Amino acid sequence: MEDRRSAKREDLKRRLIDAAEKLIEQNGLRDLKARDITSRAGCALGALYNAVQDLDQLVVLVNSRTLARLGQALHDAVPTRSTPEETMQALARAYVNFAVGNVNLWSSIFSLRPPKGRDVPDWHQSEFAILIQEIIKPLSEMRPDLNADQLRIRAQTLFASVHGVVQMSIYGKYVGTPSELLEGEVEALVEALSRGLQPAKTAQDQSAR
Amino acid sequence: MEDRRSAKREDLKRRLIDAAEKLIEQNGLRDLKARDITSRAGCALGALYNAVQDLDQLVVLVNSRTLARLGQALHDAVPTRSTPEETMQALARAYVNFAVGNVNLWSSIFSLRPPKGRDVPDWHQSEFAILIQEIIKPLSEMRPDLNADQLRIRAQTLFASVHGVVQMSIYGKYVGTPSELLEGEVEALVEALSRGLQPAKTAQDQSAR
DNA sequence: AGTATTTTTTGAACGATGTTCATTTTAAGG
DNA sequence: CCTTAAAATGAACATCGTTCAAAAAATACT
Repeated sequence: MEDRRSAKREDLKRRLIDAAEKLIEQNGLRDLKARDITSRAGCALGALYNAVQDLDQLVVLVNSRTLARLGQALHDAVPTRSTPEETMQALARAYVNFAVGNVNLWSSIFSLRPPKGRDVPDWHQSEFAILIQEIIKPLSEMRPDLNADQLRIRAQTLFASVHGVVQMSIYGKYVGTPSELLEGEVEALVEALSRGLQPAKTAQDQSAR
Repeated sequence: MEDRRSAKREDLKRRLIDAAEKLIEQNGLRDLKARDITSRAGCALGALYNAVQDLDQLVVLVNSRTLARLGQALHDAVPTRSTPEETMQALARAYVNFAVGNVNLWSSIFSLRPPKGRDVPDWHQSEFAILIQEIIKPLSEMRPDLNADQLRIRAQTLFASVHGVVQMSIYGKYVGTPSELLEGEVEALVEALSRGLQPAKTAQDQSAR
């Protein structure tokens, strides 16, 4: 009868994550309030701080969920048999679709600024590897000259470039691609990258020496 | 003797912007407090709300300054005579250097999330055009087939991709390029983009139809 | 079953923060 | 010098995240 307590404890935690997730999805991370969460989860204000360390950690738990969903979407997008370029294009398309379809939750993943002293927990940081996991295989086919470390770094760079275009487009009409052109611009970006990434005989890759 | 008042008024406003700029530079946007600003500017708390509408607008004024400095740095980075690729590389290098050398102020430019109803003023939004201004000329030499609108859009995409890599690298060890490799990765990215961007006879650009 | 002990839940209270506003102080005009 | 308008002030307010002593609930023990 001891697990009765821990069951209730985990149930409350789940309800809090559910509530926070729903509220972020609806109103964005910026307007997330502790009182709204506990109200929706059906518990007292203080209960939040029994279940989790603080609001930031609760957001981390929500982001962890979103990251898992995003990872699944990327994994599912990989075609069974196709050229590296086609795989890259499919991954980029899936990323754009997920971001557009989950703006607030997706944005929350990258909006977490831990206060001064503290830091995002290691277990969560390592979850971000899922974002580049699927890129490595097609990239290694395009660049058989790179070793594992170089491939990981280059994959991070490729992801970040696509991510930057999506982010600029979605939030901020600043210098962002108009949303109706986003898909096409990302496609053009990935195509240019794919073409330019192929090792040429005349120009060797300078950064991968 | 009427301009005596408006002179004092503008002097206070300048002191407030100076103070906010310094504080953002030192501690980042997240830890910017109204009381710290007025204390440093040498005025009462309420004076801030006489000089500017609210804290957000003060941050906009700081960001406007930073954007101007960044624009100047980009402008100065353009070589007098060189290939389009070299110009692109020079611009990307300048962007990386500015971001690394002004992390908090640079980050503040892109961290402004206006609360629910309100929006970033138009005059400030248009200032962001300075980020892609210098890219258009070299890009037009690489892609003479694109018209003005297409060039602007494509330049935005190119900027956003480099920006994404820099952002991921600087803040968040998530999936970011290690800082010591940042310059090299951006160089590789721009090189790949430059090579891939050149119109080929076999594959026409699909998004610029 | 009844009692003691431990754990959980609660919500009032606290400190920090952005913003407002009645009051005071300063400057301009006649 | 006096009147009047503008600006500066900082106490007060509302809204946050977070804490904590007290109450309630669950578990363990005899």
